[in-house]
Amino acid sequence: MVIPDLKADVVPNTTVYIPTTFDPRVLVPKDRDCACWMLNAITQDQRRYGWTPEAWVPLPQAFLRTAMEYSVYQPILRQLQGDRVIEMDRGAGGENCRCYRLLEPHRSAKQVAYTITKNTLLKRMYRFQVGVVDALKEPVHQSLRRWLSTVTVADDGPDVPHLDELRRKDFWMKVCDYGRIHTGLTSLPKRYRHFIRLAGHSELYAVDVSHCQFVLMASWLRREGYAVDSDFVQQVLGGRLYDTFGAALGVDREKGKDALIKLVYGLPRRYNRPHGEVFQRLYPQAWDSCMTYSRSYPHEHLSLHMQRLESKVMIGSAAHLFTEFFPDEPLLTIHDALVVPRSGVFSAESLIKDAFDTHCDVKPTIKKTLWTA
DNA sequence: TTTTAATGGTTGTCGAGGTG
DNA sequence: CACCTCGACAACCATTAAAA
Repeated sequence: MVIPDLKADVVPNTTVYIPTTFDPRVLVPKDRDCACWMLNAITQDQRRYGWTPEAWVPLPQAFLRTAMEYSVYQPILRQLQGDRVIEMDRGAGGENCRCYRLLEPHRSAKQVAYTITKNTLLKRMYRFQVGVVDALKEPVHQSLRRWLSTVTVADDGPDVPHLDELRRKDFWMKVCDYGRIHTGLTSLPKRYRHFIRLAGHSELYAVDVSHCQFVLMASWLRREGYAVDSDFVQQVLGGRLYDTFGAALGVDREKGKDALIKLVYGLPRRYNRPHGEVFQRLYPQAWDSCMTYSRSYPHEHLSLHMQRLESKVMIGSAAHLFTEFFPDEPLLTIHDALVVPRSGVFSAESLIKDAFDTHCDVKPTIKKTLWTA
């Protein structure tokens, strides 16, 4: 199938959200749209990633520059700080760019839509989005971006910014350094999945690998010559590790999953000691291997390595083959899951199996669930 | 009166070079 | 590496003058 011009569906996003308490008219006309764009940029990340309104939001210069020049945004940011609309902090939360957040009363005020009309701003926003599309070199990324642009929102969907972003076809897509694909759907709160339509399909299934990263970790560690308890491998392959770990801590599966991921991601130094001891007691060899690895390669985080492996298998292999073999089948990816209509479930499952056979020496459990449930 | 051209000021773009 | 400053130039816009 010929991939249509992706640039054709790039639309500059003319709607931003600003606090009702903020009156753009305090600024000179030429700065109003830019100021509103920046206020939106601050609240957008808070909405997208579920941060609180008190959270500091990093606004790297590279990002601001996609919309306007330093000579434009700098005076505006200064004025907004002077007017006590926003405040700034260098390096909040370990970021090495400047971070901003709203000040009261704007912070707790409701958000209202504001339409950007400033031509130069719209032009730069468009150019940036086109650049993002151009940067998608891999055919699989282009296909995924194309299917993403067929996403619509059901009529009865609530009027919330997350869904509004999709309604307006403001489809952003970022391939991070680890090869994972981030979109408006990967950060969509679960409760809104129900309203998503992919190429018109409302019944979408998630075909995912249980304990994807741990499967890859176990296999990879063994291949690198580290010992891993067979118990650990069995639990991982059967998809029971989170339950077991949660039970050992006396909490439910979800909390167990959370604790386990934090534990492994924090190695070798930043982790919860009691949780570490529980893990060590359950799986002494695996614990030892993880520790040894993370100490010998302190700069190459185990977690990041696993994320790289995960995207290599799920995106580079499974999704890639899927788009190649079934170019007319809609497909979305949510990190360790392929999301497809009913007609694609079987193909997705077999391609994930193939991908694991190629990159991994164990066979994981593959789950098929209704994604929109 | 309408159209076109010239003018000058403002705003936007780009890149070299500098800082910690 | 991320951020900042500055200057040269381009693009844009409104006003005015000239021509038809």
